[in-house]
Amino acid sequence: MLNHQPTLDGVFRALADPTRRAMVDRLSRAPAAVSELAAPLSISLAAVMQHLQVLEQSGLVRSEKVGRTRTCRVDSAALGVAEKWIADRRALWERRLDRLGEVLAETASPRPAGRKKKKS
Amino acid sequence: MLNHQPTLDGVFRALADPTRRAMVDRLSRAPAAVSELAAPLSISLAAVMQHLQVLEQSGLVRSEKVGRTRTCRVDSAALGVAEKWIADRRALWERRLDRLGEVLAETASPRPAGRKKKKS
DNA sequence: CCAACACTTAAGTATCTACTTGACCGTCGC
DNA sequence: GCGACGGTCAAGTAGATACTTAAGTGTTGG
Repeated sequence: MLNHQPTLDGVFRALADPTRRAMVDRLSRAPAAVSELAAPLSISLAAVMQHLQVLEQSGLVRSEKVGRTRTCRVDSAALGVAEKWIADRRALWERRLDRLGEVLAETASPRPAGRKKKKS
Repeated sequence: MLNHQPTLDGVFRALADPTRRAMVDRLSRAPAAVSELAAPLSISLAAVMQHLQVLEQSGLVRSEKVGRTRTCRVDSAALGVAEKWIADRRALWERRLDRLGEVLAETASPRPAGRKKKKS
């Protein structure tokens, strides 16, 4: 269970479940004990623990036990890993659309049309 | 198969698989046919089709068939939905840390200790 | 001390997932 | 026309997932 470095596989899989997203949402507002996390969810405490384990292994959540209560908090670094992957692919795609736009604007100019929207 | 409005569940689940991420990555560089998508992957074409279906239902990818080839492209809107959810939770968490920082800075002042790193 | 509390572990189960193979269908090029 | 191409459909399977219940373990308050 010392497997806390975030991987894309782990983070996305963890976020794919609505219960786990609810838990992350709750924890992104403030740290909470396991039973606090479980309170609004209509599943057994054991099930919440299993979700928590998934979240911890993905690196999205860290927790520590003091006395008999375990306090959980989000680790935003893992969120960042997922966010970055998405942003990168999106940038790639949109950059490509831009280039495509340029090419279209050029190939349209053999006969320079009147309505050309050029910025530079 | 007309179920193309992106949901968090669908998008995150789709991105949780490395094969599907590879497909999205490939498509974020340029549109491609199904067999082009399949070429670098060591799985059957039928399996690629099944992944493609998941990607389409999640809204991450659109495709259209012309003649006998189906051309696939990314729809960045779905990526945006996932990106936004993550960014929102992260903002929530970091905003909270800021507030916490302020409070700590304040409650630390009753007895101004020697080694205090104060900026303002 | 002891009962309530806050988990923790183990085992079992129904459903889902990521594949496979093999048959099939429409389209393109010669 | 007909064979190869590009894709589609259907069925089956091994392993993962999201739970459940039931029986623990260690902690705390009275």
